[in-house]
Amino acid sequence: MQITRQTEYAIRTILELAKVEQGKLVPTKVVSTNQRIPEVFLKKTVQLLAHAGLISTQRGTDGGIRLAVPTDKITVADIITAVEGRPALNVCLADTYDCPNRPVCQVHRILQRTQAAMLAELSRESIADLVIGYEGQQEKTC
Amino acid sequence: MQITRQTEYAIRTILELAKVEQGKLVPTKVVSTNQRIPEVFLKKTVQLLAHAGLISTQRGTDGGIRLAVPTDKITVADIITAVEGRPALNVCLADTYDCPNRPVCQVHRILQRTQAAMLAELSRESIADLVIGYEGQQEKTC
DNA sequence: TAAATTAAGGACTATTTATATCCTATTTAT
DNA sequence: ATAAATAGGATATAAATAGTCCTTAATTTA
Ligand code: SF4
Ligand code: SF4
Repeated sequence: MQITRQTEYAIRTILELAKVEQGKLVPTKVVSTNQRIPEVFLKKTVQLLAHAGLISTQRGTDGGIRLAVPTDKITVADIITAVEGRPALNVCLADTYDCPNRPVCQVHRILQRTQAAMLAELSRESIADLVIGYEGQQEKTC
Repeated sequence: MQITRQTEYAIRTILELAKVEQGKLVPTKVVSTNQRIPEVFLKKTVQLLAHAGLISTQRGTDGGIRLAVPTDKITVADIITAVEGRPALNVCLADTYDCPNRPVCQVHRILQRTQAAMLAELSRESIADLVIGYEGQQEKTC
Protein backbone atom coordinates (compact mmCIF):
# COMPACT_ATOMS: atom_id res chain seq x y z
CA MET A 1 0.00 0.00 0.00
CA GLN A 2 3.07 2.22 -0.02
CA ILE A 3 5.45 3.39 -2.65
CA THR A 4 8.91 1.96 -2.06
CA ARG A 5 11.97 3.86 -0.92
CA GLN A 6 13.37 3.32 -4.37
CA THR A 7 10.40 5.07 -5.92
CA GLU A 8 10.89 8.02 -3.57
CA TYR A 9 14.51 8.16 -4.67
CA ALA A 10 13.38 8.19 -8.28
CA ILE A 11 10.92 11.01 -7.74
CA ARG A 12 13.50 13.08 -5.93
CA THR A 13 16.03 12.37 -8.67
CA ILE A 14 13.66 13.64 -11.32
CA LEU A 15 12.92 16.73 -9.25
CA GLU A 16 16.63 17.33 -8.87
CA LEU A 17 17.11 17.14 -12.63
CA ALA A 18 14.09 19.33 -13.23
CA LYS A 19 15.64 22.07 -11.14
CA VAL A 20 18.82 22.42 -13.19
CA GLU A 21 19.16 24.06 -16.58
CA GLN A 22 17.37 21.98 -19.19
CA GLY A 23 19.67 19.45 -20.88
CA LYS A 24 22.53 19.82 -18.43
CA LEU A 25 24.20 16.59 -17.34
CA VAL A 26 24.29 15.86 -13.63
CA PRO A 27 26.50 13.05 -12.26
CA THR A 28 24.61 10.54 -10.14
CA LYS A 29 27.17 11.27 -7.45
CA VAL A 30 25.81 14.80 -7.18
CA VAL A 31 22.20 13.67 -7.01
CA SER A 32 23.21 11.11 -4.44
CA THR A 33 24.85 13.74 -2.24
CA ASN A 34 22.18 16.41 -2.63
CA GLN A 35 19.33 14.05 -2.01
CA ARG A 36 21.10 11.80 0.49
CA ILE A 37 20.45 8.67 -1.53
CA PRO A 38 22.83 5.66 -1.29
CA GLU A 39 25.03 6.12 -4.34
CA VAL A 40 25.20 2.63 -5.80
CA PHE A 41 21.55 2.02 -5.19
CA LEU A 42 20.73 5.27 -6.94
CA LYS A 43 22.57 4.06 -10.03
CA LYS A 44 20.27 1.07 -10.13
CA THR A 45 17.29 3.30 -9.85
CA VAL A 46 18.60 5.59 -12.54
CA GLN A 47 18.77 2.66 -14.91
CA LEU A 48 15.08 2.00 -14.44
CA LEU A 49 14.29 5.60 -15.28
CA ALA A 50 16.55 5.44 -18.31
CA HIS A 51 14.95 2.24 -19.58
CA ALA A 52 11.56 3.86 -19.20
CA GLY A 53 12.82 6.72 -21.34
CA LEU A 54 12.37 9.38 -18.70
CA ILE A 55 16.05 10.26 -18.50
CA SER A 56 19.07 9.74 -20.73
CA THR A 57 22.52 8.85 -19.55
CA GLN A 58 26.00 9.74 -20.71
CA ARG A 59 29.13 7.88 -19.66
CA GLY A 60 32.62 9.20 -19.36
CA THR A 61 34.19 12.38 -18.07
CA ASP A 62 31.62 15.10 -17.48
CA GLY A 63 28.96 12.49 -18.04
CA GLY A 64 25.89 12.05 -15.95
CA ILE A 65 22.16 11.93 -16.37
CA ARG A 66 19.54 14.37 -17.64
CA LEU A 67 15.84 14.45 -18.37
CA ALA A 68 14.91 12.94 -21.71
CA VAL A 69 11.42 14.39 -21.63
CA PRO A 70 10.19 17.95 -20.95
CA THR A 71 9.21 18.44 -17.31
CA ASP A 72 5.64 19.20 -18.26
CA LYS A 73 5.35 15.75 -19.81
CA ILE A 74 6.37 13.79 -16.73
CA THR A 75 4.01 12.97 -13.88
CA VAL A 76 4.53 11.21 -10.58
CA ALA A 77 2.50 8.36 -12.04
CA ASP A 78 5.08 7.97 -14.80
CA ILE A 79 7.88 7.71 -12.28
CA ILE A 80 6.10 5.19 -10.09
CA THR A 81 5.35 3.11 -13.15
CA ALA A 82 8.95 3.27 -14.32
CA VAL A 83 10.23 1.95 -11.01
CA GLU A 84 7.51 -0.39 -9.79
CA GLY A 85 5.68 -1.23 -12.96
CA ARG A 86 2.05 -0.32 -13.45
CA PRO A 87 0.54 0.12 -10.01
CA ALA A 88 -1.97 -2.55 -8.99
CA LEU A 89 -3.97 -2.32 -5.79
CA ASN A 90 -4.45 -6.07 -5.73
CA VAL A 91 -3.17 -9.16 -7.54
CA CYS A 92 -6.26 -9.29 -9.71
CA LEU A 93 -5.62 -5.77 -10.98
CA ALA A 94 -2.32 -6.81 -12.49
CA ASP A 95 -2.99 -8.40 -15.84
CA THR A 96 -0.90 -11.47 -15.06
CA TYR A 97 -3.37 -12.83 -12.52
CA ASP A 98 -6.73 -14.22 -13.49
CA CYS A 99 -9.07 -14.77 -10.56
CA PRO A 100 -11.99 -17.11 -11.35
CA ASN A 101 -14.27 -14.96 -9.21
CA ARG A 102 -13.46 -11.85 -11.15
CA PRO A 103 -16.47 -11.60 -13.48
CA VAL A 104 -18.84 -11.23 -10.53
CA CYS A 105 -16.53 -9.83 -7.88
CA GLN A 106 -17.69 -6.52 -6.44
CA VAL A 107 -14.45 -6.10 -4.53
CA HIS A 108 -12.55 -6.20 -7.77
CA ARG A 109 -14.81 -3.52 -9.12
CA ILE A 110 -14.34 -1.25 -6.12
CA LEU A 111 -10.58 -1.70 -6.12
CA GLN A 112 -10.44 -1.05 -9.83
CA ARG A 113 -12.31 2.20 -9.45
CA THR A 114 -10.08 3.17 -6.56
CA GLN A 115 -6.99 2.50 -8.58
CA ALA A 116 -8.28 4.61 -11.44
CA ALA A 117 -8.91 7.49 -9.05
CA MET A 118 -5.44 7.06 -7.68
CA LEU A 119 -3.77 7.14 -11.07
CA ALA A 120 -5.84 10.14 -12.07
CA GLU A 121 -4.60 12.10 -9.07
CA LEU A 122 -1.03 11.01 -9.68
CA SER A 123 -1.27 12.23 -13.26
CA ARG A 124 -3.03 15.51 -12.65
CA GLU A 125 0.07 17.61 -12.24
CA SER A 126 3.34 17.39 -14.10
CA ILE A 127 6.81 17.70 -12.63
CA ALA A 128 6.91 21.19 -14.12
CA ASP A 129 3.99 22.14 -11.90
CA LEU A 130 5.74 20.68 -8.91
CA VAL A 131 9.13 22.34 -9.20
CA ILE A 132 7.53 25.76 -9.07
CA GLY A 133 7.03 25.15 -5.39
CA TYR A 134 10.73 24.53 -4.99
CA GLU A 135 11.80 27.90 -6.36
CA GLY A 136 14.39 29.53 -4.15
CA GLN A 137 15.13 26.67 -1.79
CA GLN A 138 17.13 24.32 -3.93
CA GLU A 139 19.22 22.82 -1.14
CA LYS A 140 16.43 21.63 1.11
CA THR A 141 15.93 17.89 0.76
CA CYS A 142 14.55 15.30 3.07
CA MET B 1 1.28 -0.33 -3.42
CA GLN B 2 -0.86 -3.41 -3.01
CA ILE B 3 -3.18 -4.62 -0.32
CA THR B 4 -1.81 -7.73 1.32
CA ARG B 5 -3.18 -11.24 0.96
CA GLN B 6 -4.26 -10.98 4.57
CA THR B 7 -6.36 -7.96 3.74
CA GLU B 8 -7.99 -9.84 0.89
CA TYR B 9 -8.76 -12.65 3.31
CA ALA B 10 -10.32 -10.12 5.66
CA ILE B 11 -12.50 -8.60 2.96
CA ARG B 12 -13.67 -12.00 1.82
CA THR B 13 -14.38 -13.00 5.40
CA ILE B 14 -16.57 -9.96 5.92
CA LEU B 15 -18.38 -10.68 2.66
CA GLU B 16 -18.91 -14.26 3.77
CA LEU B 17 -20.44 -13.08 7.04
CA ALA B 18 -22.54 -10.49 5.27
CA LYS B 19 -24.12 -13.19 3.17
CA VAL B 20 -25.49 -15.24 6.06
CA GLU B 21 -28.46 -14.40 8.24
CA GLN B 22 -27.68 -11.36 10.36
CA GLY B 23 -26.27 -12.27 13.78
CA LYS B 24 -25.65 -15.92 12.97
CA LEU B 25 -22.33 -17.33 14.20
CA VAL B 26 -20.05 -18.88 11.61
CA PRO B 27 -17.04 -20.96 12.68
CA THR B 28 -13.78 -19.74 11.16
CA LYS B 29 -13.34 -23.28 9.88
CA VAL B 30 -16.32 -22.76 7.60
CA VAL B 31 -15.08 -19.42 6.31
CA SER B 32 -11.69 -20.99 5.78
CA THR B 33 -13.14 -23.80 3.69
CA ASN B 34 -15.59 -21.70 1.69
CA GLN B 35 -13.07 -19.02 0.88
CA ARG B 36 -10.02 -21.28 0.65
CA ILE B 37 -8.11 -19.34 3.27
CA PRO B 38 -5.41 -21.09 5.40
CA GLU B 39 -7.28 -21.84 8.61
CA VAL B 40 -4.81 -20.83 11.29
CA PHE B 41 -3.83 -17.70 9.44
CA LEU B 42 -7.46 -16.77 9.09
CA LYS B 43 -7.84 -16.92 12.87
CA LYS B 44 -5.09 -14.34 13.18
CA THR B 45 -6.84 -12.16 10.67
CA VAL B 46 -10.14 -12.58 12.44
CA GLN B 47 -8.56 -11.26 15.63
CA LEU B 48 -7.59 -8.06 13.86
CA LEU B 49 -11.14 -7.59 12.67
CA ALA B 50 -12.45 -8.31 16.15
CA HIS B 51 -10.08 -5.82 17.76
CA ALA B 52 -11.20 -3.23 15.29
CA GLY B 53 -14.76 -3.92 16.36
CA LEU B 54 -15.96 -5.05 12.96
CA ILE B 55 -16.83 -8.57 14.06
CA SER B 56 -17.48 -10.22 17.39
CA THR B 57 -16.31 -13.67 18.39
CA GLN B 58 -17.77 -16.41 20.49
CA ARG B 59 -15.76 -19.31 21.87
CA GLY B 60 -16.93 -22.78 22.68
CA THR B 61 -19.25 -25.26 21.03
CA ASP B 62 -21.37 -23.65 18.33
CA GLY B 63 -19.15 -20.62 18.61
CA GLY B 64 -17.75 -18.68 15.72
CA ILE B 65 -17.66 -15.17 14.43
CA ARG B 66 -20.28 -12.72 13.24
CA LEU B 67 -20.52 -9.11 12.16
CA ALA B 68 -20.61 -6.64 15.02
CA VAL B 69 -21.70 -3.78 12.79
CA PRO B 70 -24.53 -3.54 10.22
CA THR B 71 -23.30 -4.25 6.70
CA ASP B 72 -24.24 -0.78 5.56
CA LYS B 73 -21.84 0.67 8.10
CA ILE B 74 -18.75 -1.22 6.93
CA THR B 75 -16.65 -0.18 3.96
CA VAL B 76 -13.63 -1.72 2.30
CA ALA B 77 -11.62 1.16 3.73
CA ASP B 78 -12.61 0.06 7.23
CA ILE B 79 -11.41 -3.47 6.59
CA ILE B 80 -8.11 -2.39 5.11
CA THR B 81 -7.55 -0.10 8.07
CA ALA B 82 -8.39 -2.86 10.52
CA VAL B 83 -5.81 -5.19 9.01
CA GLU B 84 -3.03 -2.90 7.81
CA GLY B 85 -3.60 0.20 9.87
CA ARG B 86 -4.48 3.50 8.28
CA PRO B 87 -3.25 3.34 4.68
CA ALA B 88 -0.27 5.59 3.90
CA LEU B 89 1.03 6.01 0.38
CA ASN B 90 4.45 6.99 1.69
CA VAL B 91 6.34 7.07 4.98
CA CYS B 92 5.64 10.76 5.41
CA LEU B 93 1.89 10.18 5.21
CA ALA B 94 1.99 8.02 8.30
CA ASP B 95 1.96 10.26 11.32
CA THR B 96 4.94 8.57 12.93
CA TYR B 97 7.41 9.93 10.40
CA ASP B 98 8.40 13.58 10.26
CA CYS B 99 10.32 14.53 7.12
CA PRO B 100 12.21 17.83 7.41
CA ASN B 101 11.36 18.62 3.82
CA ARG B 102 7.68 18.23 4.41
CA PRO B 103 6.59 21.88 4.81
CA VAL B 104 7.72 22.69 1.27
CA CYS B 105 7.47 19.28 -0.38
CA GLN B 106 5.21 19.19 -3.41
CA VAL B 107 5.49 15.46 -3.66
CA HIS B 108 4.06 15.11 -0.22
CA ARG B 109 1.17 17.27 -1.26
CA ILE B 110 0.44 15.26 -4.37
CA LEU B 111 0.65 11.97 -2.54
CA GLN B 112 -1.57 13.29 0.21
CA ARG B 113 -4.21 14.30 -2.28
CA THR B 114 -3.92 10.95 -3.99
CA GLN B 115 -4.38 9.14 -0.75
CA ALA B 116 -7.47 11.16 0.08
CA ALA B 117 -8.97 10.29 -3.30
CA MET B 118 -8.16 6.67 -2.71
CA LEU B 119 -9.81 6.56 0.69
CA ALA B 120 -12.84 8.37 -0.65
CA GLU B 121 -13.31 5.69 -3.31
CA LEU B 122 -12.79 2.91 -0.80
CA SER B 123 -15.47 4.42 1.43
CA ARG B 124 -18.04 5.21 -1.20
CA GLU B 125 -19.89 1.95 -1.02
CA SER B 126 -20.66 -0.17 2.00
CA ILE B 127 -20.47 -3.94 2.24
CA ALA B 128 -24.25 -3.95 2.02
CA ASP B 129 -23.98 -2.42 -1.45
CA LEU B 130 -21.43 -5.02 -2.44
CA VAL B 131 -23.23 -8.18 -1.37
CA ILE B 132 -26.15 -7.34 -3.62
CA GLY B 133 -23.91 -8.34 -6.49
CA TYR B 134 -23.35 -11.73 -4.92
CA GLU B 135 -27.04 -12.65 -4.78
CA GLY B 136 -27.65 -16.14 -6.07
CA GLN B 137 -24.08 -17.31 -6.44
CA GLN B 138 -23.02 -17.86 -2.89
CA GLU B 139 -20.54 -20.62 -3.56
CA LYS B 140 -18.38 -18.85 -6.08
CA THR B 141 -15.15 -17.68 -4.47
CA CYS B 142 -11.71 -17.01 -5.80
C1' DT C 1 47.59 6.30 -26.58
C1' DA C 2 47.11 6.30 -21.62
C1' DA C 3 44.70 7.90 -17.75
C1' DA C 4 40.82 9.51 -15.50
C1' DT C 5 35.94 9.73 -15.10
C1' DT C 6 31.47 8.18 -15.10
C1' DA C 7 27.55 4.97 -16.16
C1' DA C 8 26.04 -0.26 -17.12
C1' DG C 9 25.13 -4.44 -15.42
C1' DG C 10 25.51 -8.87 -12.98
C1' DA C 11 26.15 -11.25 -8.61
C1' DC C 12 25.70 -11.11 -4.11
C1' DT C 13 24.24 -9.91 0.92
C1' DA C 14 21.35 -8.00 4.44
C1' DT C 15 17.12 -6.46 6.23
C1' DT C 16 12.37 -6.21 6.59
C1' DT C 17 7.75 -7.62 5.69
C1' DA C 18 4.39 -11.03 4.60
C1' DT C 19 2.68 -15.50 5.11
C1' DA C 20 1.93 -19.44 7.59
C1' DT C 21 2.23 -22.97 11.34
C1' DC C 22 2.56 -24.82 16.18
C1' DC C 23 1.41 -25.11 20.74
C1' DT C 24 -1.04 -23.99 24.86
C1' DA C 25 -4.78 -21.66 27.18
C1' DT C 26 -9.52 -20.20 27.68
C1' DT C 27 -14.47 -20.16 26.98
C1' DT C 28 -18.94 -22.40 26.36
C1' DA C 29 -22.69 -25.84 25.27
C1' DT C 30 -24.09 -30.42 26.27
C1' DA D 1 -16.20 -34.04 32.28
C1' DT D 2 -15.89 -33.58 27.27
C1' DA D 3 -15.86 -31.70 22.97
C1' DA D 4 -15.89 -27.62 20.19
C1' DA D 5 -14.40 -23.41 19.27
C1' DT D 6 -11.61 -18.85 19.65
C1' DA D 7 -7.24 -16.33 21.94
C1' DG D 8 -2.73 -15.49 21.78
C1' DG D 9 2.28 -16.06 21.99
C1' DA D 10 6.26 -18.06 19.75
C1' DT D 11 8.35 -19.49 15.87
C1' DA D 12 9.39 -20.77 10.96
C1' DT D 13 9.48 -19.91 6.01
C1' DA D 14 9.27 -17.29 1.99
C1' DA D 15 9.30 -13.21 -0.63
C1' DA D 16 10.18 -8.48 -1.42
C1' DT D 17 13.03 -4.56 -0.51
C1' DA D 18 17.27 -2.29 0.17
C1' DG D 19 21.86 -2.03 -0.40
C1' DT D 20 26.91 -3.46 -1.68
C1' DC D 21 30.71 -5.19 -4.60
C1' DC D 22 33.07 -5.98 -8.65
C1' DT D 23 33.93 -5.90 -13.46
C1' DT D 24 33.03 -3.84 -17.96
C1' DA D 25 32.12 -0.15 -21.28
C1' DA D 26 32.02 4.49 -22.96
C1' DT D 27 33.87 9.12 -23.16
C1' DT D 28 36.86 13.00 -22.50
C1' DT D 29 41.25 15.00 -21.70
C1' DA D 30 46.12 15.10 -21.15
S1 SF4 E 1 -12.06 -12.21 -5.11
FE1 SF4 E 1 -12.28 -10.31 -6.28
S2 SF4 E 1 -10.82 -8.87 -5.37
FE2 SF4 E 1 -10.22 -10.93 -4.68
S3 SF4 E 1 -8.68 -11.60 -6.21
FE3 SF4 E 1 -10.68 -12.36 -6.91
S4 SF4 E 1 -11.43 -10.77 -8.33
FE4 SF4 E 1 -9.80 -9.84 -7.11
S1 SF4 F 1 10.58 14.47 0.39
FE1 SF4 F 1 8.37 14.90 0.45
S2 SF4 F 1 7.40 12.98 -0.25
FE2 SF4 F 1 9.52 12.48 0.34
S3 SF4 F 1 9.38 11.82 2.51
FE3 SF4 F 1 9.85 14.02 2.50
S4 SF4 F 1 7.83 15.04 2.63
FE4 SF4 F 1 7.45 12.93 2.00
